[in-house]
Amino acid sequence: MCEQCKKEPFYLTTAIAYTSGRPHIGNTYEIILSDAIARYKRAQGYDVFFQTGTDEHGQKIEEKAAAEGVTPKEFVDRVAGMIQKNWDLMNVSYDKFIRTTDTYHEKQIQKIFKKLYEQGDIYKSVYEGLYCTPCESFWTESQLVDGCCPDCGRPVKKASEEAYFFRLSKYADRLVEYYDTHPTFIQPQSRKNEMINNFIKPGLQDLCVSRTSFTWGIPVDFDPKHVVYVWIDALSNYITGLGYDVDGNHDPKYKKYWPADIHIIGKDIVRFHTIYWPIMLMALGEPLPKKVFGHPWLLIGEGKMSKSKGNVIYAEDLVHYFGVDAVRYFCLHEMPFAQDGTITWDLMIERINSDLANILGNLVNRTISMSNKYFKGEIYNPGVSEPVDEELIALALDTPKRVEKLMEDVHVGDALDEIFVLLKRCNKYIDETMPWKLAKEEDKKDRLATVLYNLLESIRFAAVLLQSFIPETSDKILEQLQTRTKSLESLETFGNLGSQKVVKKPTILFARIDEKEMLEKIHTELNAPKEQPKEEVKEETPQITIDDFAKVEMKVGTIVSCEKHPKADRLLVEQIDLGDEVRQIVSGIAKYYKPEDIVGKKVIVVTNLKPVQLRGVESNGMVLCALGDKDLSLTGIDKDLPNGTIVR
RNA sequence: CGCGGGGUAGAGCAGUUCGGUAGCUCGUCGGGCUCAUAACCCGGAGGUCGUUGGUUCAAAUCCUUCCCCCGCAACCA
Repeated sequence: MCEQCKKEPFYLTTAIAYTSGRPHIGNTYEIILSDAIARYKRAQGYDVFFQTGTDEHGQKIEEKAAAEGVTPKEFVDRVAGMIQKNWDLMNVSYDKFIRTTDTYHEKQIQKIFKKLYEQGDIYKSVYEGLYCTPCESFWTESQLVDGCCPDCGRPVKKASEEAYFFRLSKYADRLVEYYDTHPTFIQPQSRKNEMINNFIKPGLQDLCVSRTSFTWGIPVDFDPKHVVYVWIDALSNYITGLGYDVDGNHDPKYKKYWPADIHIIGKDIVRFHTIYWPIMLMALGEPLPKKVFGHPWLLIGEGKMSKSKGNVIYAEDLVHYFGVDAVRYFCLHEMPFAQDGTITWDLMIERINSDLANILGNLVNRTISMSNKYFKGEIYNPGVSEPVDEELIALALDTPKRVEKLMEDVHVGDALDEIFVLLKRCNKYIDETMPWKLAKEEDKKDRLATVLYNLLESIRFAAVLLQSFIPETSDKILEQLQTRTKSLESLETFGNLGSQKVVKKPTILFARIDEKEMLEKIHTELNAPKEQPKEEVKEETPQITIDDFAKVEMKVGTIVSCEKHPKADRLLVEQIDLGDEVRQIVSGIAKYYKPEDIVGKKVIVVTNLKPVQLRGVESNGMVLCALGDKDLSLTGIDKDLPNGTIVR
């Protein structure tokens, strides 16, 4: 409890976004989800601290920056700016935006690393592995193909590299005990079983926590050849952002908010947050977070647009066409609790039209209109009730409770749904009471006033609850009602809407969208080449000389037989007749062709490639294919030339 | 048998914990209403709940066989 504000603290975080490129709607989803929870908790009276930010180190960024000819810092500054701008665009109410390149963070990471080293949780060792010198890569036993490098097929040799390791196994028992005593720690539950069965039961491997293979990271101060690898660097943001200090000189914020009430993360990084992170905290002697929610993904569906454009959808584009709240609504609503959701342009339009325009927008519009028409906008309730009213009022009173329960369990989409159940009930209530009929009879005037009051009050209920999800729209509705009564407490009884006037003319909250027209517009505009100038063009194929090309020998061949690779899903094994010989070639085309479909086809084969073993089967050449985003085609010749004919 | 998720009306999903008349949204067809953004309200059609066998008075739900799809992993010469 906070001494000054008398509120219960609530600390929530998102994963920090990796600054390797422009965030798409799938990345944006997480922050919208978190924002809805943060806003709801604030409305409930919690003293909320909502932290998000960016993860800015690593090899990938070092490489990308080099490719663009800028320093890593310049690169991440640009991308972090882009991400923060995106969050702001979505109207996200974060309290803190941390960057792992912030000085205070880097300093603490060095201290954390040192402390863990000094107390023996981190130890220096050698990373022993099988090394392929030409490829400059380490491989594990299981990655090898017939004992050779899976990249080049050459033999590997044992080699070692210095690295620091975190002793995870030491804490495994305590971790399992924490799971057992905190049954809701991992959400959804199914992920908990996954963690235990896949990682803990087989025995936790010590974690490699430093690298020498790149330099864009936080240096280990007592051994500067090494940089701290992502786990310690990124995960610690949750405490360094609050002003945690290894020596105990914490910022008051840390004392107030830690441990986190909930970490909201993608389902792909549950492992890091429910195994590595708790163990790190145990090693530091700090309390563990209360809940980790691994949310599902928002997938980009097989839209019609994907053929001509890489089917990536960006929040900025969605906002441009539909507005912030429509995008927030869609993301929150379309995502089930434990299963991936889908976003496409037409689904988006469908939701806007049916939910936001028809059910919500039209309801507000027709109610305000009637209020003006029949009572010049004056709100009052003479209390002429009828039995029909009871169901509406009961539902209105129940909705906040249902929302509360669902929000407690992080079922945000379902909570939002409950509000729309109330709105639909309002529309039905209008039909049941038929205000336009009451208006024709002078002696029903008071009854009519009560009906409209019930409607306006119910709409206020919905609007107050919508504050956490679609804040701008909620404000617009409350403004049209001209009310300042917007606390959750005001929903504990029905009838708190005052007797002021509603606004004279209702404004359209969400205009209906002509689906066909809009899709066409989006299609043409987003396909315009101006939209994606640099990112795609970057990969330039270097020019080669005719001599380079002449090194490749290609011949016409006929596939005489073909079968599935016994040990690899994506591979087919073909026997190809090249005139003077029949060769075995393995191709990664199983996704696109069935073995029986390609027997008899004439294809072009690269015949002087070095033979390799692919999952134990020799491949002696390569079949040329045209590879698109979504499909692949064998290439052939359009006249019937004999097998063995040279291609050039 | 690498790990995991899923298969319920034309589309998208809920229901499966703890068996008991199969539900929601969109679409479609018909009706109602006219306050409203061609909106809103009511009703109909449409499903052997992937498959096999079992437990049970009763199975979408529990056990079992197999098939298919999607991630991850592996792999794409």
